[in-house]
Amino acid sequence: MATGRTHRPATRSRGIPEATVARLPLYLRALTALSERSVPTVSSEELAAAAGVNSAKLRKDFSYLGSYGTRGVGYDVEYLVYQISRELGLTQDWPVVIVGIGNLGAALANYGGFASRGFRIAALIDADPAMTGKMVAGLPLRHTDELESIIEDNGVSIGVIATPAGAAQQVCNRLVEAGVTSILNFAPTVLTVPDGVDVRKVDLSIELQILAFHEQRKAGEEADLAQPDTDAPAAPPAATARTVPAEKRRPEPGSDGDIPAVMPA
Amino acid sequence: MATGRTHRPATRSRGIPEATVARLPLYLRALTALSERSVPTVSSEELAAAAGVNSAKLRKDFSYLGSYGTRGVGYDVEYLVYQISRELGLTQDWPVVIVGIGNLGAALANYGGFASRGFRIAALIDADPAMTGKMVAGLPLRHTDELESIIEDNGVSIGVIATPAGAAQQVCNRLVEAGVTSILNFAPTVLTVPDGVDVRKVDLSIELQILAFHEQRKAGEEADLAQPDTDAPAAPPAATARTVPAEKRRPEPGSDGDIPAVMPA
DNA sequence: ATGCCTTTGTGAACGCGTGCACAAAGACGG
DNA sequence: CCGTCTTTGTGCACGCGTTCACAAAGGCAT
Repeated sequence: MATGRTHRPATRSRGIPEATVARLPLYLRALTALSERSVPTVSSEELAAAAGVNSAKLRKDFSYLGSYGTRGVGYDVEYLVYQISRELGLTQDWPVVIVGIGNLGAALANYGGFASRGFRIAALIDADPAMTGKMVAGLPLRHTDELESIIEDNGVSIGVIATPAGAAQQVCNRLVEAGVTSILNFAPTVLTVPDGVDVRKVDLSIELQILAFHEQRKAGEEADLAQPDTDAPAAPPAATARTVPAEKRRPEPGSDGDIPAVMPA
Repeated sequence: MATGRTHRPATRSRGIPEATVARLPLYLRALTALSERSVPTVSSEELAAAAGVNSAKLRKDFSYLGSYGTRGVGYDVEYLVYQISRELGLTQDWPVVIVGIGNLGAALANYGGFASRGFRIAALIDADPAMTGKMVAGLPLRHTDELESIIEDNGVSIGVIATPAGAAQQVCNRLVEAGVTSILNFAPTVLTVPDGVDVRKVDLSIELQILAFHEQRKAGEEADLAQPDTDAPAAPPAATARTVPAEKRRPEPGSDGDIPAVMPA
């Protein structure tokens, strides 16, 4: 899960729980697929299977939007597509700027999933003057100097940050100052924003680290079958064993193998 | 939040809550930054601020790992970096394959955040024969035919899927069949996997849709100040008003504007 | 050695999210 | 018009996660 809202303790906006909102796009995608196959109606069971969730959860989610189903029949696909789209605000056009057109930024610019859902790339912005004017995904790169004017001229309220970590907060500040109130952050940094601004982050390396944890656990469980509690290989911090704070237990290369790959980010 | 574990109801693996695991990489990053600045110790308050979380939450998170702090002083940075790295399994090398080297796959291959944390790209795999052998990020593209042998030869247990949605499930099946037990999915599809396999998904368009929801809500709240309940513009499904299921309430272009951008994905 | 001051570690309460299980609602056939 | 059968919508209970608040622990100065 590369997600995680910043600020606001999962306030249910207008009665719709945050967790439900996060699933609506999932339902929408499944419904859209059904719509293309001209399927007229779906049961909660079918749709839940397609979206990979529990059917009771799905029904409860929809109940927050209203009573859009028909008992004994199911949900009208087209109608539901429209309702969810409207609820998510996809019936209107959202101009978006992408700041930082490196490998990732360029990939985002070329990503079809954005344009196809009512999101329109208003501009691609990069700080490198040498790149200015270059075409990416059919759009000319604009220089960071123009950031404020681009945002104001196009009424942009959503910004995507794909810069290196070091530049992210500065870019963020400028975006917010210029009027952006929603930010999708791909830079591996914690962004600080004023109240009223939503930040969602997508962190590729964090996702892998979480997978690594579970992967290690799986491997560990197998090992435990033969030798339980091989868990404290070289650092059992028995309260009494570490009274020297400055020299505590250093990584101590050995036993567990090599030193962790500690590097920037 | 481009996140979302599939399967398993947030089981706390080995006593460490899933939510805590998801934050450990965040702490690790903050600690690494401190380590580079040669800061010897941090208080939970400082570190929490750097990681963007509540300090009580951070302390509780660390308490699951053990008692690694010193009261009145704080946490030893180096020591904690090591402990978290070990807990996350970053003290070992994880070979990873990336399948689907389009814009996004190439960006991932070039992303430094992977290699720097103990993740080594074992191979880049693409289905297009014309691409085979081409160099990306210093590695030669391999053809999908080699997928199984690559995984077995390198002992790969983590796979990254960056293919189009249509190919994702097939690729997933082959990965799992070949021995991969953790998958990071960038394709906009729900993957079905057997028990014991972890899937995390990163979905760029879903993140934007969630932001759009909140953005719309913000705009709506302002409007409500002048005219409350401008909420049911064209579809108040009063149970009695819609008895014809097949013809229910069509998007009905008008009133709300245009038809939602319903498209593939 | 003693006392003060800082900071950790955690017990307990609260709230959100999930899933079960069922009653109500409606379609459909006779 | 009535009975049956399907599927929704939801009341309820449970469990995870978050947060508060505080006692215990240790450093440090005197």
